Amino acid sequence: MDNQYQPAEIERQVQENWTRQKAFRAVEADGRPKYYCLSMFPYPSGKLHMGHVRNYTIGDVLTRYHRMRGFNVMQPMGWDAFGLPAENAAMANSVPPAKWTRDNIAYMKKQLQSLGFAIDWERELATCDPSYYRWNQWLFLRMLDRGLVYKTTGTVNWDPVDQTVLANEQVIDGRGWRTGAPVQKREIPMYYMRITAYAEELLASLEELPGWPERVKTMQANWIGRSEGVNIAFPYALDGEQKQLKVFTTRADTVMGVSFCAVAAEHPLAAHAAKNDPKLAAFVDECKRGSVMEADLATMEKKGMPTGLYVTHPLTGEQVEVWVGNYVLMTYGEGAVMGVPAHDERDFAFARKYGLPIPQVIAVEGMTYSSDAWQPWYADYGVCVNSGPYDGLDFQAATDAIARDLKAKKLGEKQVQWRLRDWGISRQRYWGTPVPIIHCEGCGDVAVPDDQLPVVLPEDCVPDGTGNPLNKRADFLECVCPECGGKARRETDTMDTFVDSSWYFLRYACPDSDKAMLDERVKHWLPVDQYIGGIEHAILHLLYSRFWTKVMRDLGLVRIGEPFANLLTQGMVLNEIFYRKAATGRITYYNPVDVDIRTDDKGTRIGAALRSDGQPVESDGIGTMSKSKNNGVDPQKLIEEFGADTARFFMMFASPPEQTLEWSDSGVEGGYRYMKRLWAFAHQWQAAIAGVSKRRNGDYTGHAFPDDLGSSSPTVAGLRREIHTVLKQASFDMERKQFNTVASAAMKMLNALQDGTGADGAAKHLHDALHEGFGILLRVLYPITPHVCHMLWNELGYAGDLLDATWPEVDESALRRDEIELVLQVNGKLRGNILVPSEASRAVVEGLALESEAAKKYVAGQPIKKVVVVPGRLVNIVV
RNA sequence: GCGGACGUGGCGAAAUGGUAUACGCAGCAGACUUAAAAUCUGCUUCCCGACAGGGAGUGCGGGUUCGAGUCCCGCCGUCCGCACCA
Repeated sequence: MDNQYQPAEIERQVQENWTRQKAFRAVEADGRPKYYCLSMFPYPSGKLHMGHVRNYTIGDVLTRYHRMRGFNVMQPMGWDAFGLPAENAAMANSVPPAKWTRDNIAYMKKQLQSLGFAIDWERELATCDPSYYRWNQWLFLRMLDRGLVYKTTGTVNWDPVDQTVLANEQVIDGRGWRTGAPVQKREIPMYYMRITAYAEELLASLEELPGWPERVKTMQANWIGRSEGVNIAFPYALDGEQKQLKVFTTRADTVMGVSFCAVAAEHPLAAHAAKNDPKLAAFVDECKRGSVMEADLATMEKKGMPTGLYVTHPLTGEQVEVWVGNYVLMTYGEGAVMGVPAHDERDFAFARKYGLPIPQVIAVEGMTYSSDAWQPWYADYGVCVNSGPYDGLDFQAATDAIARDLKAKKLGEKQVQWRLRDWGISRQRYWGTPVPIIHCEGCGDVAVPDDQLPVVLPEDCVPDGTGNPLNKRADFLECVCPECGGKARRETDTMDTFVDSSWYFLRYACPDSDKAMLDERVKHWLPVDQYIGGIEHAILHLLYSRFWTKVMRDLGLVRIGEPFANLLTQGMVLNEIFYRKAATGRITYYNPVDVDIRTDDKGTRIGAALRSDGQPVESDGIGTMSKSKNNGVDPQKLIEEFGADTARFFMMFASPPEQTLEWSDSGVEGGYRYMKRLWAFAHQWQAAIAGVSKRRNGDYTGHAFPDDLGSSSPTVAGLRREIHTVLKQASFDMERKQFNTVASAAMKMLNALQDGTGADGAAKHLHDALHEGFGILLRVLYPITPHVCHMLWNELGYAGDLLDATWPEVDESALRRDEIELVLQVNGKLRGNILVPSEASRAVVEGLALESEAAKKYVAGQPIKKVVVVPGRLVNIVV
């Protein structure tokens, strides 16, 4: 091999070797424990971005490391291939989404392969293949049978010019992204999955996931949003009929302080009252039209109007006026609230504004109430006052008593309320899984029989932005009703792409199963032992996947209730943002590769300028790589210039996996320098290192260094001590997935080996120590930069294939030394070092410490209160 | 507003309650070179000091401990998530 480091050539050869021997094929029948390592599959957008490189490198390091630890590892890969961008690309280039998607898959697969990931490509799947999505349809129908799928109306964004439904991201400032027309809301029939039926379990079983980050679990728990309270009915008569206004409250103890009720603009009562009141109708209309951005809602002024309707307080019998409030959400609870102004900040503001009474019903000891201004304690738990029979009761006792009394009157009871809503899966789009339903005039909505699955999506459509092209396809639309045999029309809605990604990790176990959704092999591989992906999927994707797994368990398809045992959420890849603001106010962003940084002679930054014209540019700080900020770096260029190993090394070295990673060109070059240094060292000492294994007919990889060589010279002993000390740290860091310090460890090892040869190149047994140390280095580095390690392992004559090597063992005897240096502290302050025999007892160490010069100087005759000895570390003299 | 994470050199970062700043980047000096690049060697937290040496130091204030970047309490700041949830 060349003495020059040639990554392109090395990586090509090594990858060919792996492909030839099918090195990463995962087979079930195997005595080893299994390890299923999964990275979130990519959307085939065209080419890989840095986030992918980081994600898949983390997965690959874990994959290769666990193989070294004796696991039977499966690392699959596939494509989240349905979705809107393909339709947009189709419109722009007049190419069918299917072709665009498959071309992208082919290109991105090549990119992934060039990075040398240990993927079992035989398990590859794409969600746009009928062999995959037929099982979306099949499970949809099973859920329909069990009432877990149902049909009802839902609200969508409607573009009146293009006559099409828009996804949320296609609505910009309330207007259609293509037409600029104000978006309308439309109620259309949609299919929903009853995820709320699993709310309780989805929340409770979060506790079975110790391998998940706390914050992801918190986000999921907040999203599910369980609250305990009481449902209260306020009776009223309308058009001679007895009715009830139902509200939900978590503060039933304040019910005696109700001075009004408020309903959402969409509430039936509001609509009814508005019929005879044009001003109210206008207000209701205004509320409905108002911004749908929830962040805006929170800061919006609280407004309301009375409906003129009154309801009866369920306990006092008093008449309570009903208002329409712009802050009441139709989508939570019953769309109505009771107003207790004295003990709810929002209700307080509302009551003050409209002159409603604000009676105190909760007292907190030592606090004085006044209805003039809100005080935070008003919302605290306390003791009931002015509450008739409930006076003196605390929160729990009052809630219990009130719930009991309401229940006796059949006007309320305790209830658990969820924030989670059912999952609407219908999309009025072309490029997705067809919903397997047939509409028949006589029989209504009819399920497609199993033997007619899959309902195949025609792949030659080119959307033009004006509605779903399936509506123009007679060959798709026209069909026969499975029940009556008459003419019928096929459903053209497709499924949310989150459906596709809710079970792909199960299908990897048996991607070729054509008789059933899953087969026996699922039992072997699942659950996923390690899942890796972006934090942006912390809620929806992970929640839907957990939901589907539980549904499939209840259908007898899998045994597990939770799909992902351990979750690693990788940090984002950031880069600096540079821009110029023109006099017109227009901002232009410049890619960091085109910008030069100017520094003073201490290296402190003083400015930045565009290379092409030398004029200054402003920095907008560090942000996620994005097209809009023009701060992305193309991984392809990185691989071509430095090779996959350097790309992988930098990604692992620059920061720990869960933290953000800042791009740095010079950091990449540092990684490349290390690769070159490694290569050069191996070739400089090749004869020595390889010679050892020839001479001794074996090597020391996986074995302790021969006893007679251990302490042959200070150089050798020192080198071995350093290698094994660093190895110990690297093993610890690998287990806790802190890969940046594993990369550091590899660098330290090379530094130690170089120092060893420099200090005493002729030391006895130095070659043995180099052979051992370099073998350890190659195995520590192998999960991160497998190509160069594989090549050097073979060239230097180490035994076997590095693919089958085990993680190196620490030789504790190499760490041993006769004398150790302890830190000497006086009153916790560092005052020097002392040398003590490594086997010295506590008393001996104490004695040596007290006799030392430093101790005498700083103790200076003061009485000694205590001496703390931490074996192997320090002595602290307290005076 | 609620919840979470974080705050360490010029920069990315390390430190399993025990020598803070490992490893790398940038910078400075030197070697090699006609020269540059590449490569190699050394230095590089701050302050005082010519040196020897001394002092300060992990956002700020307090606490626990023989000992705190690390644990606890209170502030300040940054980032992220959720957000009129009754």
